[in-house]
Amino acid sequence: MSQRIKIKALLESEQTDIEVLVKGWVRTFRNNQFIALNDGSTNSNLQVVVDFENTDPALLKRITTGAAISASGTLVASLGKGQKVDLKAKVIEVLGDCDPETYPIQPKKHSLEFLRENAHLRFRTNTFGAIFRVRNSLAFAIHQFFQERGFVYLHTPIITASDAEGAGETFHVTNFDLANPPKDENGEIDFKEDFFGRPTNLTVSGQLEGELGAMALSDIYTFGPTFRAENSNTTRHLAEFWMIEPEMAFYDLNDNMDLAEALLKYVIKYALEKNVEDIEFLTQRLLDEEKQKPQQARSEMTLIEKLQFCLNNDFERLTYTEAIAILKESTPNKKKKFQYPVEGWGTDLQSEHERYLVEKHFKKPVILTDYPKQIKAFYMRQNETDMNGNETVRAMDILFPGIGEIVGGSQREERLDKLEQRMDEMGIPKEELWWYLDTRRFGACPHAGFGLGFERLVLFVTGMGNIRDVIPFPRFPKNAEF
RNA sequence: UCCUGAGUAGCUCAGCCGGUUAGAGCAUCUGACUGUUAAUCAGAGGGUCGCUGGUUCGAGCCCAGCCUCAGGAGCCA
Repeated sequence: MSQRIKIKALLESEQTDIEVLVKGWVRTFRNNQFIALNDGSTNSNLQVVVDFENTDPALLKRITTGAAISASGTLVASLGKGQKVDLKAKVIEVLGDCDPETYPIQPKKHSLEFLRENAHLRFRTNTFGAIFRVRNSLAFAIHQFFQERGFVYLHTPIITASDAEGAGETFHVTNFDLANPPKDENGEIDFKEDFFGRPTNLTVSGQLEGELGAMALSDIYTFGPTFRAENSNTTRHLAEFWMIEPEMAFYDLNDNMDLAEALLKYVIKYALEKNVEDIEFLTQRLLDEEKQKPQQARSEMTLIEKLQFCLNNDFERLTYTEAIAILKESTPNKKKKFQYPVEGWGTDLQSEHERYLVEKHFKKPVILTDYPKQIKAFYMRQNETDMNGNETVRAMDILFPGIGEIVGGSQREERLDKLEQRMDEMGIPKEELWWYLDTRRFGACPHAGFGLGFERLVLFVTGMGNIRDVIPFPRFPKNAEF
């Protein structure tokens, strides 16, 4: 009985009349008698019943919302309706007091905005407990998926000298005294004097290094933080986010799409099975939230139904060119409802267009392929010019309802001459990427890969609306408090 | 970065056409009750009205600038 048992295990055991010891944090203390105790192992609380008539009133006063306590006693069938079992406490000890006057988390509904400002304490709410348990499961499932398939988990560098695809502002990494950096004869900052002897930044993607690994290990994946210094203020962007980037030798674009779709289904299924209670709770949370909205704005499916739908249906695959044709003929386009009317071939799709395709037209995840080459990165494999003279690349984006782009990938350009030509056209410095080009010089082969935004996945599976609520300590413009 | 909206008690909000002592619910505290489930009932405390400046006899309310937050857009994952 001296061994502490987690509440999840206790509630699952369905045993009664056993002596147990539990430890956790008080959610509410009702009637001077009933403690709702949570230890984070599950969404459910354990009801601890206090014999208040035989308990020191000074101790009762210290049982407040947020206090850490240990309780031991007998697990018995509950007399109440809300739960199957109670812990009839014999001994209660307050391990850490919690002053209710100053403790920010009150036993009442809080807005997500308020909890975001109290990110250090929001783990103690049902919603965030559920979110971070689901996040954990998804992370584990991703590793399991790749490990089962013989992929090598490759750690690509956090500090790099390149900014991968010229995509996005980078965070600079320097050891200089910013008030007084060394200057060269031209008055420019002299990075030769800096720690790495050159300008460096936090990585925006591990892809290029990932390709190097794939050119020997065959199948690799990365799973780590990436950084973008974009001044993005949206519900879908973070300055620091986690990305999964598999890279596979001898894969073409179809293999790539198959893998991405299998991965997404695998990890969603895993979370659905592993986090039943959490996802049920989040489903209910979403239903309650949507009750505030007008009928029209409510979703047709509940969260669980949405996730199951995603598992049971093939993602719709079509080319950019086909998508443009659908959009051109779409009702909103003809009625001029789009803010950006769809006219010609060659421009990038706006979020309203992606949303139309995913949420209105196909009503399921969509994989768009073969984008115009001028709107995509230099390393994507070039297609033959088609009969209309359109130049495309072997790119694919997976679009999810409510999220937009969750995966972006491509078959890579393995032909050195084509790659160099494209780099010249786009002004990518070949000298700096000599090591990348070496893979095309020595034993090049067809290969492909993609990037999956981890927080966007968590967003989808939890049904949350803001990406800042699915990462423990979000980094975004003007905020790095915790 | 752009557009729109917001910032008033610990939290969520109300506050009329600029007018005298700024309100409610929840939370908290005190008491009652004691098998409760967001417990209930009674009472109490709690405010630099985001910041700076301006207009006015008088500003929570009007004006300007700034800060922060939310939603949307762009960029993207």
